[in-house]
Amino acid sequence: MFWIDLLMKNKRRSHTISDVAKAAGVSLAAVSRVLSNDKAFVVRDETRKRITDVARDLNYQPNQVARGLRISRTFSLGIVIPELDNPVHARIIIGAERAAAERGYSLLIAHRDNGMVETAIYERLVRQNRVDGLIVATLQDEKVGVPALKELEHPFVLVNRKAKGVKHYVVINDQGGARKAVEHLVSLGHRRIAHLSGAPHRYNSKCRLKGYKDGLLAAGLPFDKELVFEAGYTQAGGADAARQMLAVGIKKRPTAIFATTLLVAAGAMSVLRAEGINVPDDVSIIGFNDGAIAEILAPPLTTVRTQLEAMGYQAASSLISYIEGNEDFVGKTLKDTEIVERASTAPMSRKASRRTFNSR
Amino acid sequence: MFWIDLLMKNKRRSHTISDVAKAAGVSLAAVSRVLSNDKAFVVRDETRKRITDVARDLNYQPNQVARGLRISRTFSLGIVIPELDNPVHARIIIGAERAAAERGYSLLIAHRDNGMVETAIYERLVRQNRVDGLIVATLQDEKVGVPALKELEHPFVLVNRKAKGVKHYVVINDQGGARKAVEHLVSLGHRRIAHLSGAPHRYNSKCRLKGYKDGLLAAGLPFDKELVFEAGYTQAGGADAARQMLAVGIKKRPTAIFATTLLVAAGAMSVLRAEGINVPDDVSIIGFNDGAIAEILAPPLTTVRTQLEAMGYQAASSLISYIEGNEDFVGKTLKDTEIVERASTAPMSRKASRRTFNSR
DNA sequence: CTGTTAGCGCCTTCAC
DNA sequence: GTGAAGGCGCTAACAG
Repeated sequence: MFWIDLLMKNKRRSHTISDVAKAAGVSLAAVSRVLSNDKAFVVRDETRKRITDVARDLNYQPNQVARGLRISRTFSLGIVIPELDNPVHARIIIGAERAAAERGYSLLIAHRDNGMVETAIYERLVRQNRVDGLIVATLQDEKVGVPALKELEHPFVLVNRKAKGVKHYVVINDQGGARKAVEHLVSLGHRRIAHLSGAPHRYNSKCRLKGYKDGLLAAGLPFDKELVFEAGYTQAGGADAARQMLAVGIKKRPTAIFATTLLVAAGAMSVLRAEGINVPDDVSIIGFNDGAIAEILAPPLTTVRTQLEAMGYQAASSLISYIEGNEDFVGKTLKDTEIVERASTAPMSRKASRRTFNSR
Repeated sequence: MFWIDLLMKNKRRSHTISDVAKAAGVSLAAVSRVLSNDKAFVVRDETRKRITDVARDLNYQPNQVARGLRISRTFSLGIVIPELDNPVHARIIIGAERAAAERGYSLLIAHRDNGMVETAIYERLVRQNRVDGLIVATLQDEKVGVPALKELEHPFVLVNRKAKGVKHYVVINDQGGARKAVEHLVSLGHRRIAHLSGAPHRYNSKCRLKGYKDGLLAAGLPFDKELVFEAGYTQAGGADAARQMLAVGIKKRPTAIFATTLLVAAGAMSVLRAEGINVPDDVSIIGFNDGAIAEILAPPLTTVRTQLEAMGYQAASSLISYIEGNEDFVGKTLKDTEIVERASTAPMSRKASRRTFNSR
């Protein structure tokens, strides 16, 4: 018990495993085994308790770097993200961070931006032994990115997208959510429903477009490609798309809009307002992926809430399970979607219908 | 040159320093010295070139874990953040990540939330040797947090706040920016200017309140504490504060508002709109810290743009310099602020003035 | 059951 | 200029 006092004196310094061993009067191997919960190691309960007590008293924390060198693990995950200031990605990160923290992992964040090639980021993280696995929320070019990822021979999981030949992914229910959005508009009596879509080749956009068609089909409404306007993902894109929509002629003007993104919805709403078209009296609008800005808009935007945070959580969690050998590569779709009704959608009234055809 | 071919064959595997040494036909010590730029090490240029060439060809990346164990460094920084989905913090992270990446560091993100005590996060990160330093963007309780940080005896920097006894911080110019906001309103002819403030004890709020007073003083306007309404930082808080403001009686109603946050401004605007008060015809409003939501609001919000991203960049950058022994602990204030004029502010017209006193 | 020991990959004296 | 060797803290194989 001499050591314990001596060491406690400088509780502040980091202690090594051998400090603990000395203080507990056992070999350092015993400490290592007890603390890392080696099942095959049998000790008297008393010894075990002494070791854990001493470790706690000294505030011993294993040096993860040394541990990592020995067992070739870092207990950290890398997450590669585009546009960090996009709330969608922020929510994914929040979920991933929570899962990582719960399981003793750290989350290392890498932002794809100016200059640095995406594959170079993967490579750096993995080759420098900084991470045990990669959460990839950005995949600029599937043809380049997927082979690059596979070549690293390290676990990775795609989040918010799928790619050919990649079994390990986590996505939300883009298609089902989009369908639900349309169904909601239909249930309000709308029959001419426009879609402001994302980039046509992107995974999420394609799914949401499919869901849009599903919703129309289920309601017995025809799909009219002239009611689909490519908006991308930005506010400016939404505004442009809305202008195009208004240009098609009053006869064909829709009474409701399903926007692929909150920002797109926001852009569209600003154009509608400028044109004197009232939301929701003249046109209802619903956005995809709920978020704070939905509440800020005027009127507050009805949205489809999806499991963004859960997606990040699942991605990190199943990646860790895979790393630890407890799970196979497997794709997951988080099914739940939910309409969050706010003030931007309303029943298609007589008045709305009349206005749509006569006003302006 | 036999080795080089052999090794190149499996470019995919990670190579060690001795692979490079063999391939280049030199000792591994030579490789280490050349690659880590040891000034005291003199080699023929030819040898140096051969080493660097081989390293590049083999795509050699030093194992940071092994390196870290040897030199007690991880080449990564931890950033502790509250509310990751707040765009202000997102911008800080973006800047920090960029600085870290530029200097070969990784950024490890830790989110303070449910349950986990803030100081426990610091402790875990540092004691496990996961980070060389900490960027602290959250400090719930200065009295607890600062001693805890100091006890770790590890470099850290406070970002977006100061605290007593902490010399190393990076902040934006809250006070100057707030003053500029008021000056802008004054220049438009406003003389009754309300302030929707943050929590009274928080660093940023205090500074902005001071700046508000500075602005009034400079314009020769009296400070009237009845024109300051505590709104916190949320939309709901902004809405409540606006309602309070409207309740003070028409005679005293301000013609302009300086809101401490974009969300607060948004909340206030929604209440004003609901009450039939037009922005900016009846009341001008300006927010603090520019961001995407400013453009989304109706009307788009005039703001004070501050150096959020630069703040994150500076914090990471100077922390790294300190870690590497090149700089002292030093506080920095990023002075630049800039009015971003949008549609929520307008000259106080006769009409506005009359309305303020008569309408409703 | 417990202790001793050999590295994980790297950097850094210290002889040569 | 070079190369051999020790050791950072830890784990796992191997002895006892």
